[in-house]
Parts: sequence; C-alpha cells; structure tokens
Amino acid sequence: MNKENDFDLQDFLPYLLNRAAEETSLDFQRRYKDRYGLLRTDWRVLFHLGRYGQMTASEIGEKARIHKTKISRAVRNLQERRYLKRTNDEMDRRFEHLELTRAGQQVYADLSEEAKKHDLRTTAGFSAAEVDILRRCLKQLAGIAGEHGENLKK
Amino acid sequence: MNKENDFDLQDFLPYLLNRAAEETSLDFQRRYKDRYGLLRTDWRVLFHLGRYGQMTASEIGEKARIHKTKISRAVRNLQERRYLKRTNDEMDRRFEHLELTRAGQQVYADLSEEAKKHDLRTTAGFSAAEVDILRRCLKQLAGIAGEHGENLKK
DNA sequence: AGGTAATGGTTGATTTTGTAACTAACAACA
DNA sequence: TGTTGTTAGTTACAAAATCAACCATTACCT
Repeated sequence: MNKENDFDLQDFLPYLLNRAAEETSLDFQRRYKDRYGLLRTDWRVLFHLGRYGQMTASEIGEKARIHKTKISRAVRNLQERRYLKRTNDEMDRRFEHLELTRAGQQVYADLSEEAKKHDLRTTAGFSAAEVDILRRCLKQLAGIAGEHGENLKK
Repeated sequence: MNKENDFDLQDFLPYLLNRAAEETSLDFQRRYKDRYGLLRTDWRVLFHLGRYGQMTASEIGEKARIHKTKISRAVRNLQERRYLKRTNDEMDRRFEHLELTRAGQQVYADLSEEAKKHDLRTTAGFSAAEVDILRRCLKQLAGIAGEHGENLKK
C-alpha cells in the first residue's frame, strides 16, 4: 500500500492527543452543557475565575491560552446566565475585573467536584506512577510551567 | 476565593489533553495547510488511506472516529485536488472504495515523514520510558486497541 | 412481489470558531 | 496640548463544525 514507510498514524502524538482529548471530554461536556447550558470556552473561563478568583479577560486568555474574542463571547454568555459580574477598574477604565456571582460559584463548586470524580474514573486503569508521568508529560507538552513559574511569554 | 476545594484546573485531564493537543498540532498543521491546502479532517482521511490502503468512507469514519458528514466533505476536497479517486462497488452500489492517487501517495509520503520528525521533536525532552507510557496511556484513553484487536463497537 | 427498515453517503440550515478590523482608554513624548 | 503608539475588549464577516433531513440502494420479512 505504501512504501517502506513503517510510520503508524495510531502512534502519532497530535492524533493520539486529539482523540484522547475528545474521548475524555465527552461525558464531562454533557455535565456543563445539559446542566448549565455552557459551552466549552464558557466553563474554562468559569473554572479559571472559580479557581483563581477575580481576573481580567486578558489574564484569563493568557493563562488558559484562549483567544480574546472567544473570551469576550464566553464572558457575555456567563453574564447573561448571571454566573459572573464585571466591574470596571477605576484607575484604568480599559480593564474589567471579572468575578463569579454566588450562583456562578455554586456552578463552579458542582462542576469542579464532577471534574475531580471524572479524573478518577479516567485514570482508573492506570497505576499511580503512570498517571504521574502522564500528567507531567502533558503539562510539558501543553506549555504549562512545572515547579518554576517560568510562564515566559511577553 | 473558593471553598476548601483543592482541585486544580491545571491537573484536569480533559483540559491538559486539549491544550497539549492544540499545542502539538499547531506547527504540523501548517505543513499540510500551507503546503497542500488541506484541512485537519482532510489529512486524517488521507493518512488513513495512505496507511491502510483502499477503504470506504464509513470504514474510515469508524476507525478514525470522524463523523460521516465531515468525511464526505473531506473526500470531496481530496478528490478536487486529485489526491484521491473513488470507485463504486459492483456488488453493492452504495459503497464507494476510496484510494489515493499517485499524487495523493506523494503527499502522504511527504507528510508522514514530517509527522515522524515532528514526533521526535515533540518527545525530545522525555525519556524513552516516559514516551512509551505516554503513548500507551493515550491509546487507552483514545479507545485505540492495544495488542488485542478489541475494536468492539457495532 | 411488496412493504418496511437499515445502510452508505450527500446536502442544507444552524452554530461555533477564527480572522481582521474597529472603538475606547491610556501612555509617551514632542 | 497633540500626535503617535499600545492595550483591553468588542463587533463583523468568513471559514468550519454540528445536526437533521434527505436520496439511493440493499436487506429483511410476510
């Protein structure tokens, strides 16, 4: 079929990563989608605010590597659902400080519980050592800093 | 900011997998996009045909977990670029056998070379053992059969 | 045969995403 | 001041993904 080429698609990392990402995201997706009407970017933004507290749109974008237009739309969605409120910075009125409302915090609490359980299920078939290596490799690949806060970029 | 919750988003596997997938896909994407005008689904289909030879659309869909509408459009794209040809099954005229043309095979040869190199670069920072574990975990998560051809489903 | 269901594949409408241009607010410096 | 350059965020338009309805062909069942 092909030349002497022994390269197998099923070993190609971008392919594997994409498929693994899709598979593992699927049933968790249902939680935030059906339960709260959120899109993927929505919950990512919500998670960041829930985990790290008040942030601006571009801080979230930088940390989560999400483009600003996606964030802009996610913020609007979350605000419409009353999960988030915006406050203008008094010093520099270009900034908007974003923060979860009480309702938003509840969603975060619920979903982060789900996420924790979800990860346990996902890794059920692996040993602790394997899970550890998996996470470390993925963080490296994702460009997420290890212990050193080397978040370079700009 | 949040309750006693110690769950960190940066450890959540769907999140990590998605980000790692995006990061690692990026520069490879440029290869097939700029060089051959292919979309992501296009090259996936092309890779399957290049690797496994003649297949039907739904066989590809099942193996690669791509929805049939996406495949239908990818096939049309590839055909327009003369990378692929269709043949109708004489026995059952619902089937179309898909196959790469000479040109398509050249694209496959080039891109699979690139892919191989790409993976080497991607894993440059890891030990062989780590890479091995990473791949095995990902295959498991992606639902790709290990040694046993347990491709269940349908 | 004739009716119903299932399968392979395509097409069209709606949603989502990506790209680029744009507004508003500030900074820097003449 | 005023002109130029940046930065935060939004909006508009094009590209792409998703979902549902749709042929055409074959299978099943009486």
